[in-house]
Amino acid sequence: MRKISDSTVRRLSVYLRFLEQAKSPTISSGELARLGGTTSAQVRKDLSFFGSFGKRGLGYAVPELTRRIRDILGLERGYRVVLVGAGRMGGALVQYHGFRQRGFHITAIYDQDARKIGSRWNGLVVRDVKHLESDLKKDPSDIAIVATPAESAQQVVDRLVRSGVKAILNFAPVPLNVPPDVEVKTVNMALELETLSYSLANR
Amino acid sequence: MRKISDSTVRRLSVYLRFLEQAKSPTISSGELARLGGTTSAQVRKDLSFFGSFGKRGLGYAVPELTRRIRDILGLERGYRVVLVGAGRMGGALVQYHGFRQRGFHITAIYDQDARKIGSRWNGLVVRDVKHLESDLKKDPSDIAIVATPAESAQQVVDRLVRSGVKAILNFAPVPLNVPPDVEVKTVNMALELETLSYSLANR
DNA sequence: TCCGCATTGTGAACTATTTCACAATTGGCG
DNA sequence: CGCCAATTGTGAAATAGTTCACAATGCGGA
Ligand SMILES: NC(=O)c1ccc[n+]([C@@H]2O[C@H](COP(=O)([O-])OP(=O)(O)OC[C@H]3O[C@@H](n4cnc5c(N)ncnc54)[C@H](O)[C@@H]3O)[C@@H](O)[C@H]2O)c1
Ligand SMILES: NC(=O)c1ccc[n+]([C@@H]2O[C@H](COP(=O)([O-])OP(=O)(O)OC[C@H]3O[C@@H](n4cnc5c(N)ncnc54)[C@H](O)[C@@H]3O)[C@@H](O)[C@H]2O)c1
Repeated sequence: MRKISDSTVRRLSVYLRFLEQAKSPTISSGELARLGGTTSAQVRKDLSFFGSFGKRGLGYAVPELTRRIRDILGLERGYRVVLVGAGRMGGALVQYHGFRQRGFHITAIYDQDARKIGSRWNGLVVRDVKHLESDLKKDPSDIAIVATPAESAQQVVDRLVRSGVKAILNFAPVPLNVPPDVEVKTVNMALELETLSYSLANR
Repeated sequence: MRKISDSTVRRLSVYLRFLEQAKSPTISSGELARLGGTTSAQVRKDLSFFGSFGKRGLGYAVPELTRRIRDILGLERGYRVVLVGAGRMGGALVQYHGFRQRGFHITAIYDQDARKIGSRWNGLVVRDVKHLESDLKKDPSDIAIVATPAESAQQVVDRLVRSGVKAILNFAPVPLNVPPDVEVKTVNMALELETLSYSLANR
């Protein structure tokens, strides 16, 4: 498959959100663009990398385009997701319905702290992180969320990678080293605030 | 000032993190690149937009470069930050020390829910969001964090903008409309998971 | 059936970002 | 003091991403 830019994939995800909320049976690239904060040419170009899904003069059939984008993004299958780090961020994430709605199911939670192990979180019992490898051997997951302190993040990631996890959403504010067949996205909120600071400082 | 790309600003923020942890008195572009996951040419180009801070043959003096980048990013001043939405995400954010460490001080928390108003969070009393405008008139803030449900996010943002807030970190998974002099960064975690899904589906 | 309008799909042009490559320095050492 | 090794700063080249512009439809109505 031709190399698709990250920005295109992110926009597809944005379009998908609006398609799922659309009430009319068809939608034009212009309308999707307006909703998603881009241009109609961009919408059409993004889609054109994957095929031609529209009808000239009419636009796109909402149900079909929705299905196509879900398919492109690999959302038709569901994902089992394990969470490591049952702290404040982990707690917010576990209760967040937005993930489940989109097919990402948190199926296990791990922590190191004896006070947390055994407690019940949103129907799941927090397990000792020492069982991470053996649990993943029995019930593999493709995706893991890392919400441990920065100091332990790399070590946790190494264990996840050894256990066959192929994609990691990382909340610790450190870049992580992984082999090339593993994908990592780091959400770094302090960094986002710093870009806001930059824009305040330079106007 | 010449237009600087978002990716350059984000990398500066990453370099800054490593500079703050560096133990040697000087550092080369190659070393910063290795730590930050980029190339030495990229590091030098990023810095060159703002001046020339290094010594040929030697590298960069850590304390000076640290100061320069903090200055470029506008981090030398501190920021007052208001948080709207005292839910699970808001709770995690209020307790997060990473923001304060970098000069972002949450100074007020607002919610709509009578059960939350008046409760004490990390030393701050949650206030009724109806006081938002009057409070901001007395004590202006440049930055706000929005952690309300998606449905109320735009409405909250409109009120923040009218009260003079110039930068917003948004956790609701919706694009927000703001005037051109206001900067918004949206952190969309479900979207990050979807890009991971895409990479799993296409290998 | 045929016309006119709306809108797609897509090369080509343009703009932005990254990488290359090398002259210019700096400091250390013989 | 002069040479060597290291490393910066930066134009120029290469790559990547966005916007333009228009021919190619498809549909609804006369
Ligand atoms: N709280 C926030 O709003 C926020 C914001 C941005 C980033 N973060 C980042 O997210 C991460 C988690 O933050 P938090 O506020 O939830 O911290 P926290 O201290 O509340 O939670 C971290 C949890 O990880 C557990 N842990 C530590 N080492 C572990 C290991 N090796 N294996 C398994 N579990 C382990 C701890 O026992 C704790 O329960 C941190 O890296 C933080 O920098 C948090
Ligand atoms: N919890 C997570 O892990 C998570 C992850 C990703 C995104 N988000 C997003 O972050 C936002 C907050 O999520 P949450 O899980 O904390 O939700 P939550 O329901 O726990 O909290 C939302 C809070 O906002 C308050 N609120 C509602 N309308 C308001 C208004 N007009 N003014 C002031 N306060 C108002 C509610 O009373 C509630 O306390 C949502 O948009 C959600 O999609 C959350």
